[in-house]
Formats: sequence, C-alpha cells, structure tokens
Amino acid sequence: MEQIELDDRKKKILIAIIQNYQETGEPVGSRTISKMTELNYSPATIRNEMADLEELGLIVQPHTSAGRIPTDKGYRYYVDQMMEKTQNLPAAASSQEVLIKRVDRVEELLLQMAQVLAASTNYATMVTGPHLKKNKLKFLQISAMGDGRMLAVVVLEGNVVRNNIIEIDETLDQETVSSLNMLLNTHLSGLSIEEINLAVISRMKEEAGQHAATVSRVIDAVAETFARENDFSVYTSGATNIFKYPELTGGDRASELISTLEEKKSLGNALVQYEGESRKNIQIFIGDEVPVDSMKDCSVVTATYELGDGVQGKLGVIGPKRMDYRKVVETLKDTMTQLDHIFKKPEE
Amino acid sequence: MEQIELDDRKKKILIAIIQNYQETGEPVGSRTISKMTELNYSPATIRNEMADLEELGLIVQPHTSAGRIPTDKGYRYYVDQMMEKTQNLPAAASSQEVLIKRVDRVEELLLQMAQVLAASTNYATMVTGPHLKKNKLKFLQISAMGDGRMLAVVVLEGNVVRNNIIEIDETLDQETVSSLNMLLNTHLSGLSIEEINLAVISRMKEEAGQHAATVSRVIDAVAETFARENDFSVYTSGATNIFKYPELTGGDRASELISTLEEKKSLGNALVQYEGESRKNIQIFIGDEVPVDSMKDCSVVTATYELGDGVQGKLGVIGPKRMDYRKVVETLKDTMTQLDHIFKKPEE
DNA sequence: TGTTAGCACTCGTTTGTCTGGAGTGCTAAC
DNA sequence: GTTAGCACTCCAGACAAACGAGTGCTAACA
Repeated sequence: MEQIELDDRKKKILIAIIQNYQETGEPVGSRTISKMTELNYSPATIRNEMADLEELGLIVQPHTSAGRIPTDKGYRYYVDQMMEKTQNLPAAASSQEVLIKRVDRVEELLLQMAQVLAASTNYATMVTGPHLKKNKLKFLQISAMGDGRMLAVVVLEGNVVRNNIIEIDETLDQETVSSLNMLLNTHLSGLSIEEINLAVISRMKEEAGQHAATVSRVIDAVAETFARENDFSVYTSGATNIFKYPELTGGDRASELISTLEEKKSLGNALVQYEGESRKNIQIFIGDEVPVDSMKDCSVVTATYELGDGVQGKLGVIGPKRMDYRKVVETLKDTMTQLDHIFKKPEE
Repeated sequence: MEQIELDDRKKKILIAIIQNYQETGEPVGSRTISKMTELNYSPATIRNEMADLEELGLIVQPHTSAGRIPTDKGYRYYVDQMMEKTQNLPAAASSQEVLIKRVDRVEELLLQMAQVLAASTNYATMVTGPHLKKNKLKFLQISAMGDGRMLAVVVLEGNVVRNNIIEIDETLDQETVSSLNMLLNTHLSGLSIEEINLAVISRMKEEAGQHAATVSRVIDAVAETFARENDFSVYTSGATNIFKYPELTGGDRASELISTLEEKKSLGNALVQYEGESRKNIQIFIGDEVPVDSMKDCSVVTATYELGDGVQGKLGVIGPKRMDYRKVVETLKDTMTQLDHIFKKPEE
C-alpha cells in the first residue's frame, strides 16, 4: 500500500470526522467540524480540505449534498498512523470497568470474560476456548463405573478438566485400575496432546500386557475428546448490542449476524486461522478484511489471551466499522492485564 | 372461564381464520374464507358469523375494514377444544425429521436437541439441563492433583458428570485418598443430592477421623457445583428464526427477545417454576400466559423430557402466537419418543 | 497565497394530499 | 337462513411540495 502523508490540519479534520461519525452515526458536514474547538476555520476551508481527503479515498459522501463518512481505508489510516499518538483519553476513564473474578472452571471464566467485555465495550464479543493441543497433560485418571463403562478424567495445565465415558469389554478389579492409572500417568503426564504419538502408545500397550485393548480405548477417547473440543468452545456475549447500530441491522443483516454469533463454530475457525500473524498481540480487521462473510460490514478487534502455563486462545470484539477502536484496544489490553494479575501472581 | 360452545360452522370458520393467519400473517377477510373449499358460503354469511365470533372475543379486527385475526382467547379455545379433533396432518409429514443421535455427554445431547427442534419447527428453542437435585449419585472420586489441590469428580445416574477443583490444607498420600474414596462412595452412592443431609455428613466425618475437614470440603464443593449448575445449563437454538415473523421483530422487540434467549438464566427459572403443573407433559402458554415478560407477544410450548433413570428437564419452543401449535406438539411428542428409544431400549 | 463569505444547486427527508383497494356492517330481497 | 348490493371506513402507496443540510464554485479579502 502506498504511504499517505497528511499535513497536520488534514489529520485533525480526519480525526474529527471519524470521532463525530462514531458518536452520531450520521455523515458529518463542514459546519459541524468548523464549530469544533481546536479547528477555527470556516466551513469553506474545511470543505476544501475534505475534498482533498475524498480524493485520497479516506472519506466519501454517501450521496451528493451529504456530509462525509470515513471509508475502510480512512479507518485503516486512522488505526495505523494516528490512533496511538492522540492520547486524549484520561487513564481514569477505565476505572469504571467491571472486573473479572477468579473462578476455577475455565469454561466459566471464558464466558465471564465475554460478558465483561461486552458490558464494558457495548459491542458483541466472542472468546475461543484455549488450544488444548499445545497444552500439557497434568494428570489422568480412569475409574470403573460399574456397568461395563469407565470414566476417564483428564486434567491439563491451567486446570482444564475434561471427562469422557468409555465402554470397555473386560471387567477390571480395583487393583488393576490402580495399576493402569499408574501406568498411564507415568507415561503421559507432562506431555502435550500432540506429543502422544505412536511410539509412546505402543510402549504403553506393551507394558499393559493383557489390558492393552483397554489402554488403547482410553487413549482414543482422550484424543476424541480434544478433537471434538474445538467445535464447542466458543463463547459469545452481547450479541444484541448490534441493534444499537442501525447500519448493521438494516435488511436481513441483523439476522445473519446473530446467527453467525449463535453458531459459534465458523467464528472460531476464522479467528484461529489468523493465529500465526499475532505477533503484535492485538489485531484489527476493518470491513472487508474480516475473514467472516456475514461480518463484512463490521470491524473485529482480536487479542490473544493467556491463562498462565501457556494456555492461550483468542478473544474478539465485533462492532460497527465506526467502533471506538481506541477504547476497544484499551479495554482489551486492560483485560489482558487483569488476566495476568489473576493467573500469574498467585502461582509465581 | 366460562365454557364456550360453538356450532359446527363457527368452528370451521375459526379454524380457517387461524390456519390462514398462521400462514400469511395477514388479517383474513370474509372473501378469503368464502373461497376456501369445504365452506361454500358467500362472504356475507361468513361476515355474520365472524361478527358473532368477535362478540365472543375469539377474534378481532386490528382496525375497521381490516380482516380478522385470532385473539389469545381464540387460540386458547383452538388449542383446548379443537386441535386434537382435526387430524388432517398425515403421519408421513413427520418423516422428514432430523433425528437425534445418541451421544454420551449430556450437555452435547441437550444442545443437539435444541438444534434439532429449531431446525424442524422453524421457531426458537430452549432446553434446560436436568434437575440434578432429584437425581441419584452413582459414583464419586477424589484424586490429588499435586499442588495442594484435589479434583473431585461426581457421576450421577444418566451419566451426568461434573468436576470440581478443591483446595485443601493437608497433603494426602495415595493410600489415604483411596480410603477416603471408599468412605465417600460407601456413604453417598445411591443418594440424591437432596438426601445428603447433616446426619449422613456427620457420620462420615466421624469415620474420617483426622480427615474430617477434607471430607467436609469435598461435600461443600459438590453441593456448590450443583447449586451453581442451575444457572448455567440452559441451551438455546434457532434464535434467529424469530426474524421470520414480523410481528415479533417490530421496534426493539427483536433485541429484547434475543437478549432474553442469550441470557438463558431467566428463561430457565421461569420454566422450572411451572414444574408442578406438568401432569399433562405438554404445556402451552399463549401470549400473556407466558411467564417471561419479554415474551408476552409469543407463545411457548414446553414439554418435560426424561433421559432414563428419572433424569428430567424442560424443553421449550418459542414462536409467534400464530405458531403452528399442532405441528409443534407433534414434533415435541416425536422428540420424546426418540429420546425414549435412545435411552430406554439399550438399557432395559 | 491562504482564507472566507456568498450563492446557486443537489438531493434526501419529511409532510400533506389523494386515490385505490380491501374489507366491513347493514338493509333488503330471495 | 342466505345472499346481493351499497355506503362507509381505513390503510397503503403514490405523488408533489416544502424544507434543510450540505456541497462546489467564485469572488473578495488579509
């Protein structure tokens, strides 16, 4: 993309347009800007500048004789070049935020994160569950349930607990169950799901002797649980916030958006795909850049969270293109800090 | 409520109005009804009858010179008096239904039920998790996680599995954990959550001796898990189906409805409240009868499901007042039958 | 040279008026 | 008891006029 350089006044005008449009949702005209403090120019002057900005593709008129609204490119420019420099948000503004409470169940925590974010941003939010495959196995326990079934409980680092019911052919006495538990834990704990390969498995089967089949079942069940996991673990909140932004609810758009949020799966997939590029941690998708079709009229801001121990996942805020990017980014950063406090401090 | 008796022709007209309005969503006039087969009367005759039906409060005109639409009372009459008798739905109509697959995780099954119901009815659906309190404990297992914490896993009849992480003060060796497990299972298995009373607890504490505190922690944790449970376990699907019915989406109604569905809690509470009256199994709430404020413009049909072993919960379909009550009731019954097949057959 | 006032022009939004159609209730005839 | 006819009501859509917000351009000004 070619580098655009704007003089100071143009920058101020662009910012003014973006901020004003963000608040009102209406195209903003030269008069409005002229009346703002800081910019003591007549409407005519502003108009000349706006014509230039329009030529650069940063703003457009929805129709002749309407005010201007920012284009995707305009927002992109704002986000990339200008957002960080204008620090007019006092730090105190974030003090009214809702705090995340520490809870033991990861699922509950993630849902809570989605809710808190939705409440403090007024946009829709989503949180993907952690990527369990990279996460180490802490502890595994099987126990007989009595009716030809066994219960396998797996605990990963970060206290992610999963259980699975397994049907087995043989009946095991208490003694055997104990020794199988011992065997399983000796070989598996400390490994990530990815690291449980054929070599490990065949070694275990050897040691298990006549119970090799059962061991094999257990491993399969564990693998299946975590494979299935990815489909299920997306949490969303604040879906109805989109009704506050008329540009998102015209026609059938509201319905499509909400059903995308309800289905969750496609969301998670799209987000996870962009994993590799997250070196900057916070990523902003504007309009067409959003990798979900039904959200091409939205902007999405994502961040990667970490619950200690390398358990990480994605967290996203979905709003209109005129969302308050600065506030969203601040809030996300703030949330990360809170998570760090909650998870790092008591454990280190 | 006074008993209303209608002659045959009035009944036919009322049914015609209800069915027509259900399909079109538009007030239906005398001409339309006159043109239907079966009723070979002129519009004028129909008009006279309609005037009578209006006097009885079964139908209304939204405004002068508009057709008639059914009132809540009209629907109620239809549902109570006439629905069962008119069996014009061929049984084959239900053959196209999506089937429920058997899955082990109860949560997954419930979500699936909500989705299947939404897909086959075109309305919004909700499913409350089973009422665990009445459900018997099958199996309980604690195990040391190593860092001063224990993992408690509880299995109820019907294979509902819950886990909870507990912080404890003492460090327990493998031996002790085993004997505590033995103790816990001996005393608790076979009891429902409600039946775990002080007497049982104090007897266990006695036997546990120096580990009484830990036993107490475990019990507390189990109790807390199931208390918290009720808030979380409501599954919904097909929320966006409401956009198909303009009478539900005017103004802010759509937003309110969707957010009620998103919050889930209030839904569950409202439904569970009507527990006691479910002798007939299927219950129909029309308009104002719905115990949720934001759904006063809807109708809700609920049923009580049972997953073998007495594990039961509620299941609801939410749609416009002009919903196809017959089809919804049939679909619900069908779903129940499917559940019975899945859960009764392989176990008995 | 940059800024501003003035002005004609455009176009979307709102308001009011009108008309056609759908539907009704009533009356009188069958 | 049923139906044809008719006057009446009221909504929905079309159309025009008035309005207002905003623009681009030109000319004057510092």
